[in-house]
Amino acid sequence: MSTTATGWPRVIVHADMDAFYAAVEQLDDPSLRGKPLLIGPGSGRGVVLTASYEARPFGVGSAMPMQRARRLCPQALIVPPRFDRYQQISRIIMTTFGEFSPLVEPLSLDEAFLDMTGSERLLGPPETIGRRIKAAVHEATGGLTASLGVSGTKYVAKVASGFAKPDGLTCVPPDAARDWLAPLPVSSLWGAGAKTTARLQAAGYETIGQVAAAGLREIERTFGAMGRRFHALANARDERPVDGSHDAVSVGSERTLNADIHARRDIEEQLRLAAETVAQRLRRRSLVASGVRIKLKRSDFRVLTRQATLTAATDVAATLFKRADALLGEVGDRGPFRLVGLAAFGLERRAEQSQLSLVAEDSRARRLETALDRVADRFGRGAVMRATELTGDRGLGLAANLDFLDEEQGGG
DNA sequence: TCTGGGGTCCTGATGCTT
DNA sequence: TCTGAAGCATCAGGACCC
Repeated sequence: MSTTATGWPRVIVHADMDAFYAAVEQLDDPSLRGKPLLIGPGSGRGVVLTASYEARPFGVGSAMPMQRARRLCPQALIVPPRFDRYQQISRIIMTTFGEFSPLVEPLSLDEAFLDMTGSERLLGPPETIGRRIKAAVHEATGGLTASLGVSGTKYVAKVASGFAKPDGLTCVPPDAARDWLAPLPVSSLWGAGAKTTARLQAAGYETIGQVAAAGLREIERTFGAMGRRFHALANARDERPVDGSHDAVSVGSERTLNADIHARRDIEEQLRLAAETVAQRLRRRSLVASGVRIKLKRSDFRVLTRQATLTAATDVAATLFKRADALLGEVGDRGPFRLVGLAAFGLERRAEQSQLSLVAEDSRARRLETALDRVADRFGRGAVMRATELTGDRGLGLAANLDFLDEEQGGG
């Protein structure tokens, strides 16, 4: 599709890396190149995170249960994910995007929006800008490819980036966007997943063009605020700016267990592990949380959540766990559960002043967690549970845990 | 067939305050 | 003092995205 440099109110780029995790593995290990690859857990209950393009003709795709994927493509090599490495490459990619625009909004490790409005004079027409970004990413990463969509709104740019994968570039001039969207299925609407797509189809909408042509009142009556949004998107109206300053709303950690659990002690242990992970992530990002939410998924896949606010914002695992454990006590359901998770919400930056005053407290908290880790390494998680039961308060917890450690070492 | 983990956003219910 | 409405905050659950 041809484009012109003039007449675009905004130039929005959506960049999406192709089969990102699989591509990184193939980049790092040349023996994997050209082979069907599944990124995901090699054992246990899990799904495919990414399938390489060589595996996709076998009908394998993201989010498919690994067991099924292995049946469909038995020759595929299964590689466990290395998130640290993906994050490393992601930083290189985002830095490369940042060289093109100060307005970069990452959506995940492997995709982002760029607002390129006003850069045509320097970089050329939108299509040329797209080609330049693709080439820069390819060079910076040592060979990874990205697919790009370029248009006047986030939504159309996003749909366009998925239009010619892999290694694609699709430019949709804003004045052609409505017609370009029209033949696409309603499942391409942002926010329409399986359930909503089925509802839209049941209401007689098969294509985006049909949604665009529908009366706003009519679609709003059936689908509420969501209908209003669909109507705007279908008509290529999307005023959302590229927001490079977006802060996280919550930080969580959850784990699907290899076998279901129902003993309170086992659930507590999972909550404690999750609390430690979440607290670490909060501290790394200089955040504190004023609320805790627990999530339990029953073996029948019913999800239970409970949340509570904290008396003071924190980044300390023991405090998160304590509140989470109280919430667990409020859940009448005893499982069995296949997943246990914990999330912290109500996030805010740790203020500079309180950061200073928290140094001592933080160091104590870290020593407590180090002590807990030492106890766990030496005596197992059961000992950690017992050690914590000895204490209710974090300060006491440190002393009690260290005493406990000394006592055990002295006695054993 | 057998369903992840990280998130965000929306909706309806409920409870509190004015 | 009681009651109902309105506004708001919080909570639980659901749907969605990558």
